[in-house]
Amino acid sequence: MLLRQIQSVDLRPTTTAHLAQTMSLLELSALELHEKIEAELSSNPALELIEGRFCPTCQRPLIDTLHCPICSRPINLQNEEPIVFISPREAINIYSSVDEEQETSFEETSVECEDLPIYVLRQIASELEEDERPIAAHILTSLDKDGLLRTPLIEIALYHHVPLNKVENVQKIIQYADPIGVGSSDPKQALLVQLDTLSQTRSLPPLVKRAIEEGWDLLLRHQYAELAKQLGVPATKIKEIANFIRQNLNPYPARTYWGEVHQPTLPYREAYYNPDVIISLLNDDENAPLVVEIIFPMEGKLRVNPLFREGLREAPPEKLEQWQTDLERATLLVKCIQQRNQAIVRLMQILVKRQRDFILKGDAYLYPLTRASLAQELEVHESTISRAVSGKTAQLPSGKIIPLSKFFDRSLHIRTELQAIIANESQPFTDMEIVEILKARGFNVARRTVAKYRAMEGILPAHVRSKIKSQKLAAPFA
DNA sequence: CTATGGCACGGATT
DNA sequence: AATCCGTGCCATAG
Repeated sequence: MLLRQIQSVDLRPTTTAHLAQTMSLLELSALELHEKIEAELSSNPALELIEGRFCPTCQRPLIDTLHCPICSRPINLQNEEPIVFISPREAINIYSSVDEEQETSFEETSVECEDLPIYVLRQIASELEEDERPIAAHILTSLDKDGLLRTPLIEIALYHHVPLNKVENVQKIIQYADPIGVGSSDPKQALLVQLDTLSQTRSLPPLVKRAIEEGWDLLLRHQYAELAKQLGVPATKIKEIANFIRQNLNPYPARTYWGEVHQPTLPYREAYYNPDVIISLLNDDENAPLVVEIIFPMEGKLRVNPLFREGLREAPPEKLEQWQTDLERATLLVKCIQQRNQAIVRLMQILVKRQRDFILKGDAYLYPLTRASLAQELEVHESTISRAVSGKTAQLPSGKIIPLSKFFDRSLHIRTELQAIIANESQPFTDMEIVEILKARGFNVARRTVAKYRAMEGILPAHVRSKIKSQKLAAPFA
């Protein structure tokens, strides 16, 4: 609805207050916006949230249907998270056609998007006994798209005719691999594993563990007061704990952009499993348009309460002023949110068009873009783009969630090329040699830069690599 | 003597 | 105005 209204609303900023608020809203992620709206909702009677779910296309209320009766577009209701808010009319337009300039600069270097099971298996392969491998494979292929194992362990044990604790062992090994907590049986377990690894590198606030173990259900429902009573601590403490969990742990291991091994224990931000934008492939067809869905953090419609507007006429004189400012605030907020969303829509339109290959095929195809160039194209100020990009994340069709800023990475394509070179080397290349290889492939970078990229990717220097290699060859005797 | 990492500078980006 | 990034120079480890 918001976006439909947008078309009829005059979007030009009218006041400086308007302008300022639009700017500040623009940098908020969906989650932060959620908080903002909630705060406003509870303090401003002129603002109203109509509960319920609405078809993103035609805006009619949806009752228990998974498909909108009018447009028959499937609605994703499978989890309890804030419903997807989009305007498909816009969204369908936000696509990138396959054609445009077909300038495939480098030949079939098809660096495939590695999938999660393989990625994990690689890490743990060496830790597994021969007979554990099929079990690991079984677990990894049964993961859901959040990286959790919904199949009961006992089932797997029976299937392979092994004792339950054997399966448990394998699960444990998997859980400590890169998207830490992957392969857990539920979010709670995943959190505990992450907590455990985190505790090895730094101290944790007290009670976190107990809070998760004993009060997970309460935490889920944000019933902090209840949990506080149960653990016998003040509610503020519980809030702190909840915050800590939000910022450092991730109940859905696979939703993070796994594959960045640099710092496996880096803090998760909540945004990394709650994207602001979801990009998916219409009908799963290779050549189909990409659909972009902009997440609106609340379920329902946000609007200025029409009754309040009417009631204003009969307002008691002493309240009149207050009510008027309330109304103004509410109108302003709604307007600004519309603008925010509209700005993001415009940004994504261009972004998806430019980075289609990257979105579908992976890191190697990232086209180096600058915020400045996009700003020029969209005819907005550079800072507008910066704000729109900062702190937000997008979910790709592959399921990975990445920060929007990755779309503007200047060197990612070279770094993936570098990874490929080193992965395929028969004998370790020195940085200087890599410079030559890259130059031959059309990337002109200095030797010093290669060294930096190597460090970024966590690849060791050539002489160390050769040492490791010879050790590995000698390993069978050890 | 060669391959790398550290520091710092300047230009680009935000 | 502040920050990030690529690069050159130099020290150091091997």
